[in-house]
Amino acid sequence: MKSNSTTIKDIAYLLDISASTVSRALNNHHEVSPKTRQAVLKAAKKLNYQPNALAIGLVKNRTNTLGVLMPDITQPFYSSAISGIEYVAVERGYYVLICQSDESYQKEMDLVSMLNKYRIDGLIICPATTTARYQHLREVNKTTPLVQFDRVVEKIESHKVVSNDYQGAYEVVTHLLQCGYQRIAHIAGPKQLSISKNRKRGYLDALKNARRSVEEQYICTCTLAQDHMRGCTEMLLDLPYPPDAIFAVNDPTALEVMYVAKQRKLAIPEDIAIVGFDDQSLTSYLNPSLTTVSQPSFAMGQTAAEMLIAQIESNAKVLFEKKVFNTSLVIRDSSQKS
Amino acid sequence: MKSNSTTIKDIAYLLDISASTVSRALNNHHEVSPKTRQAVLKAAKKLNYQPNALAIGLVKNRTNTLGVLMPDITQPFYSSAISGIEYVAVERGYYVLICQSDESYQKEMDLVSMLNKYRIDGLIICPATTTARYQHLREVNKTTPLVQFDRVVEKIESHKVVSNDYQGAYEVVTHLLQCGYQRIAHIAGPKQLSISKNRKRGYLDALKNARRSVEEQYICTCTLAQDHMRGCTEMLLDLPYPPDAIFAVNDPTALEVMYVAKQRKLAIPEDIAIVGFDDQSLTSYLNPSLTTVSQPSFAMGQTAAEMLIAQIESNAKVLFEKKVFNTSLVIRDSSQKS
DNA sequence: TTGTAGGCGTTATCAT
DNA sequence: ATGATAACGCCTACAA
Repeated sequence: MKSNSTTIKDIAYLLDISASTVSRALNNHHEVSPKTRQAVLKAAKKLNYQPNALAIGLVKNRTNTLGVLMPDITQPFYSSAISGIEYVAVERGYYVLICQSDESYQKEMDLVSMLNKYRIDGLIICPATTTARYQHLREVNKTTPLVQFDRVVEKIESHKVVSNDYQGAYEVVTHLLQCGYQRIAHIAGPKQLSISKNRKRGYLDALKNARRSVEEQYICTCTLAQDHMRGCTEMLLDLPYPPDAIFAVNDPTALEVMYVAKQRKLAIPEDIAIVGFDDQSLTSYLNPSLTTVSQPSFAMGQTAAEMLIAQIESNAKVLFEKKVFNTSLVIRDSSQKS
Repeated sequence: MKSNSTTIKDIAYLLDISASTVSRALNNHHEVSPKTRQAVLKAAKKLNYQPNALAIGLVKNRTNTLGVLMPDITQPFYSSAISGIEYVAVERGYYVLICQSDESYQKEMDLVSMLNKYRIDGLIICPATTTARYQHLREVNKTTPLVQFDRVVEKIESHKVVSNDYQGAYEVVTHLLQCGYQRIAHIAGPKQLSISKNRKRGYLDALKNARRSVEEQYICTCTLAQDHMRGCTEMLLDLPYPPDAIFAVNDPTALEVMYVAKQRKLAIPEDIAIVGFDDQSLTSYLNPSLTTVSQPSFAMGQTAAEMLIAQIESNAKVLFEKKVFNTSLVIRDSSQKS
């Protein structure tokens, strides 16, 4: 079935020259006569020659391939980041293998292992929510250039690309306070995620700096499973003094908050303000449109790919960098008391 | 950097046996003593041995890898299909390489070529909107099992997985007629796409069978570029007798229709009904929520993967099948005159 | 049961 | 400028 692919040997045989010459001609080695080069290229086209990437990877110990492992490629933040990665990769002559962990620790480990078997030249990874142990990352990091993306493990030394979650959250809360909201709740993400920690810290500091008290009952930690998003929302709304604003750790959660609030016939933003984080594409179409925090996901992906390729192609010891991208608050109808 | 990976030779050396024995032990060949097998497995674990997929692929001429090429992985229909593909692939011991063409013909060809270089065992592809020539598919189809997904080229002989676009569209129009809409417009997709043709055919037949006249002015063909979606909508709404219902070829287009309609302060569904196709996840959150046609994308992905793997693993000549999945109309607020 | 040898397709190092 | 040879890591007849 797959046997009819032509190799450099076929070309060599056809032209009655050696395989090495064919190889050189194909790779633009300077030490080959223009005449034979022409002949080789012509024959290659005629025989529809396709180089075997496996063989090349084997001998060169380089595959020109980047692995990308994201929790969920359907989320616009990640898919947009992937586009950014691809953009740079293609430009620089690299292939991209995309995988998704579905937020599963086990799947994440399996995929890291499979990418490793394929001898990718580098890996960009955003760990799953359920990932709390990082041995697999440490292991990969020993042998393969690694860029941690969005959700990062500080202790693991590698390039890191994140957005300024702290600042973004801080601005959200400040905005809500300015709008006159009094009881601002926060649905936080899983504790082990860096983004959860930083967004929560921004929330707390904004309250403190405004000399507001922080009430534990208004903070709930969500697994980010859809059921639990709703559960958290209901818990908050069932409090004796329910919050009049909810800042959700991300847009999918904010959508669930909105869903529950609508079911309860709460007016948004009059009875309750809702704010998300990510700026997913459809959030502006919602009714009311969702206030959220926009992250430069495409640029973040580009930067991750650039850092990774730079590390791959560098012979010197690299100094690991952490690039922090600024976010911007997008104020829409879900948080504007009129 | 990547040189410290252990090979079967290292294991062989450590145990003072031959590499072939190590290979056999690792691959559960029956002709190897339990004792050596144990020793090999133990050494492999100790040395953190990872088989080199490139080398295996080279010698076996099989990579256990499926290529998946979709126009846009951010669209829920495709990402959900990909999940279905992955589900089956993992179960059957295959890897999945995901690529997106960004609806670009050139990128599609480049990616097909790169997947080919990697000697994937099979390919599931949904061509880009801009793809009007299919030589690259024919070429791949000669040497690699191929499944055409969603958008298919009938003339190319291979397995095909599609949904019943005709029926879906037919039901949409029938529903709109029952609701009393009189001037039902259709924003169709690019002419070369099978889904465009079939949905348009469903639209036309539903009108004809209801003895309604078909007016060309109510049909416009869209490139599916965002600008053009809006342009088409505006053209329709600017007609002397504008439509009172618009059936868009897919959900992203329906969203743009909704956007323009809202800008013009049209009441939905009173002034105008809007219906999409795909059932993207957020469409139920919109206001008004969007009537659309749901497709079993996950199951379609599963089926595509199953057909592909069956073909890969079959020695006999395969009889190509076309699996058509039924759709279901999801009636929401954007089409319900009260 | 185990070892030897050859080969998968390509590149790199020597010669020539 | 070109050719022969070895090597990349692994598998698989064949031989022992």
